[in-house]
Amino acid sequence: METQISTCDATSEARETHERILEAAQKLFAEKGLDATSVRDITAAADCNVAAVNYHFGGKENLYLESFKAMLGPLRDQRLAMIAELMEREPVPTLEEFLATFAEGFLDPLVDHSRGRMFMVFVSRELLDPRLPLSVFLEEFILPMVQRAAAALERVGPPMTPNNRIMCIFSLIGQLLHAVKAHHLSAHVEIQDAVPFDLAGFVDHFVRFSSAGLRAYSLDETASSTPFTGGEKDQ
Amino acid sequence: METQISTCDATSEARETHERILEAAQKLFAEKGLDATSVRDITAAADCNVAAVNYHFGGKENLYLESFKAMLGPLRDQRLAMIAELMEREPVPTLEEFLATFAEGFLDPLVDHSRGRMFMVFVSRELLDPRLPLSVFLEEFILPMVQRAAAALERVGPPMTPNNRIMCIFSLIGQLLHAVKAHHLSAHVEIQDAVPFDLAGFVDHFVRFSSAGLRAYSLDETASSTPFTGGEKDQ
DNA sequence: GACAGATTGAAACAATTGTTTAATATTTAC
DNA sequence: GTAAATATTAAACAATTGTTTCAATCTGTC
Repeated sequence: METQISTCDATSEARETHERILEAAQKLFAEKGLDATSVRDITAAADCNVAAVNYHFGGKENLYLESFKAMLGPLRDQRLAMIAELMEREPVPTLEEFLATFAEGFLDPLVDHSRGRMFMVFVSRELLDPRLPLSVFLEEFILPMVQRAAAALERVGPPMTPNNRIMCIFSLIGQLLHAVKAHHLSAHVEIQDAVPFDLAGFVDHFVRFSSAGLRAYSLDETASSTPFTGGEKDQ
Repeated sequence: METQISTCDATSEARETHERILEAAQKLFAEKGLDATSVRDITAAADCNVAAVNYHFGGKENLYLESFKAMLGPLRDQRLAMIAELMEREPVPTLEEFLATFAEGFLDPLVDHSRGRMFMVFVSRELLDPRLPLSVFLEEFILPMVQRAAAALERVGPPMTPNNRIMCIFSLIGQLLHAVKAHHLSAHVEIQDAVPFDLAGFVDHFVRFSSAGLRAYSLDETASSTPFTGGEKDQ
């Protein structure tokens, strides 16, 4: 008899066990990490038997890898699409437009206090205790974005060496990542005197600060003889 | 009979058990985190009995807290001394001198691939899975440095609102932290085409990029009407 | 030497871990 | 309906965890 269990909502009952496990695993792995999350935690959240993890995923470690890819794949694609849009926008954006769009596209998936924070924490954990080879993680998730961001910067920014362009991208991403972490931190702790971190205000500052920083490289296309260029100490 | 065991060097034998445990714990907690480090790992590295941890420290968790303070206290003091030196140096340093000294003093304890990396990893782990209250961690280790760095910047940098000064400090620290992580990462993975991250070169870039970014605030002491100031959207 | 306190040692404790097993239930195909 | 394949279940497995116990040893004082 095909009795539809009417007391439970369809969303949690109808879905396959496989899918429920994957979803619960993403949440728990991001929250507490792989070691602190027991298989029984996952199966309890997914409302299934302990053995289901091994049956459907062949073990806890493999479930972690699939959770990681399922979580970060879409994020990476969203980022790359944002950068691609910047590469093709006509007319060529100003430096300020570029930075504002880049910051917004970079931060948008991360600022949310549930899912966005999951992204950040998951990646931080993976970087501390890598379960998939670090080289794979970098080549698949990090380097593509850095390289394409550098290409986009070449279109809109002042002329500079490719090496300097990479360092500028590092400066941009470093600022934004630090801001996201401050944003999440300030929402999770109460400090008496401090005002909560103002992410929107920081983006304004980021555009102003970084556009000036980038334009510092437009002064010396030919003569790079300022004392801090470091061009002469290459090698 | 006070037989001096001559087969073992004095450094590992003579020291008290208490001290050996604390040292081994710092190393292992930083490397693998609290959960992944068993008491037996620590006592094996410290060459003592399992019960010694509970006898000397009253438990694993308490040993972690003492390890954390023993690790980060000196680092914080070193940072504050560096900033204090910048505050009192005569004549007032140029912006470039300030940034170069700040970057060097900030990075110096962190770049080392054994102890410096331990600092970074330990703090990252504590931020992900806080064992001491986050507010204590921030008030004791982070905020003092941010505030004094802002005070030092007030002395050498262009005039700006205190809020903007804090955001500039965020930009500086965000860049430097990101660079340290790239520095450590590039030493631990082999990626075919990529050149290893050049930290010294990044510091040069950092000074150039950030001095220009800071000077972007020297344009409008009175009229802050650029479209990205955000002054009009306060509240 | 003898005693008291501090420290160390081996063994055992209860709890939790990931995984496996074998039986049962469900679905699919004919 | 029947049989094969798929999926789920409860129970048990061996291993590891932090902590405790209690006897043995060391250290300093009288």
